[in-house]
Amino acid sequence: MGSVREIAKELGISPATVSRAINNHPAVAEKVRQRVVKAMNRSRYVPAVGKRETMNIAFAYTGDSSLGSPFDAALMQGMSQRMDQFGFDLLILDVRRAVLPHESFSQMCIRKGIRGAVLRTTTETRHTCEEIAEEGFPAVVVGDRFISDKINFIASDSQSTSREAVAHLIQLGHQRIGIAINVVDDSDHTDRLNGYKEALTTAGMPVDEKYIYRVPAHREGGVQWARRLATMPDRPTALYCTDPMTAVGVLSEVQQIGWKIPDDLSIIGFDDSDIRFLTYPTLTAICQDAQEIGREAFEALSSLLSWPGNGSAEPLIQRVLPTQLELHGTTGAPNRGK
Amino acid sequence: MGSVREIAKELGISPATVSRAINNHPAVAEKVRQRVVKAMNRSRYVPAVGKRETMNIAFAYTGDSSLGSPFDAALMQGMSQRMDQFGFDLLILDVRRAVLPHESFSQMCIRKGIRGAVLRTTTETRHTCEEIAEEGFPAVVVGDRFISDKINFIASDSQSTSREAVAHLIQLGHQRIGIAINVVDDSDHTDRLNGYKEALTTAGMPVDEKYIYRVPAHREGGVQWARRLATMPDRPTALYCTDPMTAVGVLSEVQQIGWKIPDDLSIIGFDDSDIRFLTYPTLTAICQDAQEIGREAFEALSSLLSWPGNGSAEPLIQRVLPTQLELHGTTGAPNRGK
DNA sequence: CTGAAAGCGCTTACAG
DNA sequence: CTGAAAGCGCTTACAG
Repeated sequence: MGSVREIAKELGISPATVSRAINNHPAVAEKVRQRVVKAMNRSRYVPAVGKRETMNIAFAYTGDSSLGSPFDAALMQGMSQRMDQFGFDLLILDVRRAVLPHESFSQMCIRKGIRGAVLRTTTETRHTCEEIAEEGFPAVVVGDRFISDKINFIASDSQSTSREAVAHLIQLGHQRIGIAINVVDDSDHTDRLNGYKEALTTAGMPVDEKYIYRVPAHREGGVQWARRLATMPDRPTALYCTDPMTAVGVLSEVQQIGWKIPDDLSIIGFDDSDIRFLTYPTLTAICQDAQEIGREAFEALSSLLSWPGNGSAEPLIQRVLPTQLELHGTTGAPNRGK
Repeated sequence: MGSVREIAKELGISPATVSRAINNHPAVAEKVRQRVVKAMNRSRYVPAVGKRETMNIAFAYTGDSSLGSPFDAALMQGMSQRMDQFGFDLLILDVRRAVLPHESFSQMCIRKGIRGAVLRTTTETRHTCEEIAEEGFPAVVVGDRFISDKINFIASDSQSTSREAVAHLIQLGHQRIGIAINVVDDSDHTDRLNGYKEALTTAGMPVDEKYIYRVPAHREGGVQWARRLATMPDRPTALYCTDPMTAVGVLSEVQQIGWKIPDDLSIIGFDDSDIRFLTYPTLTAICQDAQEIGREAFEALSSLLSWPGNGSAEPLIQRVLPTQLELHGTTGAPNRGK
């Protein structure tokens, strides 16, 4: 990797001129500037010191990455809309890989020129967020909630809407209502299960464990589960799938078997993006605005970063956004003829 | 923004100790290290000089960002798999916003600590890639092709598979086969149209402009177009939609109208990810492995970066990956009764 | 428009 | 484990 001195020697000019050319100082001959830039790229120049300008916000996975999921894609889209506005860049980071042995999260961020972080959690790595908050690095968790007066987060409330959704199924006349929740617990899935239970209890209906299904949160999980559903005695006439991919997997597979939707099974899904419109019938779903979470997270971070660093207490930002129940084509009255 | 000197004065210790604490030098008392890290975060410390370690690869949009699209999400997922392996981080970048007035692409990258770039193009910004290649900054274009001996790219060949797909429709007995291509031309969509024309010509069938439809490449575009389709005289019995979202929009909307698929219309779509499995019937589609493009792009970049910077000619990396026709439920023989 | 020299902020042997 | 001082690579008035 070349240095300013080496490039200068190679081109027979002074280090000062090389520096000026790289930094686009106006007082450099255009021809010289071009020669320097080419030499710089040829030698894979990386400035070893000097005021490098980094305005990076990390989008950091504290645990396993879910990059590429509809939720994460929408989050990033939302964030990038606001970043463009404020002049930050977005750096995708795997925290466990990025942090050196014995290094703390803040030290890693400073080393990489990161000014603030949007954190993604898993059940196993929630404690990482507490450590980061303890160190005082500007950070906002998205899609998870904490009982803490130090951790900033933007999440959405799916409990009340889950209750509303299941109440809607009850109102349609369903007596046997199932719920498919992820095999891994997190605060969101717990909320959704609680909403389901509340709706049943409010309606004076029993909460039967045999209608609570643990299904892996991906399409194939829904497909596999749908095959089992067909053989179940007293099978539910309506199902609340708390994950978008599970919902779509179930929907396509039961249609494959030959069931009419919603006559043979009502399905309420969950949607982070526009997946509910891709199916036929379009999917009745609880909708979470992941782009908005991303935008809010960035605005929270932005206000943290502009906070005067004079020791005055920082604001605590904890927002819980509403979700919406959207009625589409996969819900209806139960098929009495069955 | 604090400096090492300021933090030192605040804590009543020497700048040397502050520096050592921030850089995690072993010979610092744990208690001192913690106090320094907290003070560093409180004052929003950003090192103004010093060997900051950046190993950033930019995922750079030369034109309008399509971040969040299935193709881009899959690309990023593919890249991130390889990056983890090599220890790079991924920086999302909007080139037009990031480059300062009079600054070149390489200068911007050096300023931001970027070591290499994966470039996304639009029809209007193909020339940007030529300028970047001219400057010699390590870069690989994804999802677009160039006739050039300087530009590295990883793309996929959709022409021969498009021909195969349309030939399949002909073999099923379709006489009136339409194609929906994006309203904006790019090398991919041109390839797909050419494949369509080749298949017709090979079969001795005329290429009729009235069956070539310009449809915006999003779901709503497909929906709108499907509504018009219903009123067309001599409407096609089969349709090749060259964009995933268009295909899904058409499919769900014609089902809404009450058509049976594939009896009333055969549809071949295009897929970058797993969208073909989300519909019912599952979508017959030409499949492009966007994750693989991402992985290949990163490996190309990695080999460019490890090239000895001694002036020996760099390798030119131009890979065209194959696409596959996957037969699913949306294609069949035309409905003779119609 | 360019170079020689002073300066910048951080890092690092050296001494304790 | 810490500090005073020399050193690093880059940048920048200053002089031409």
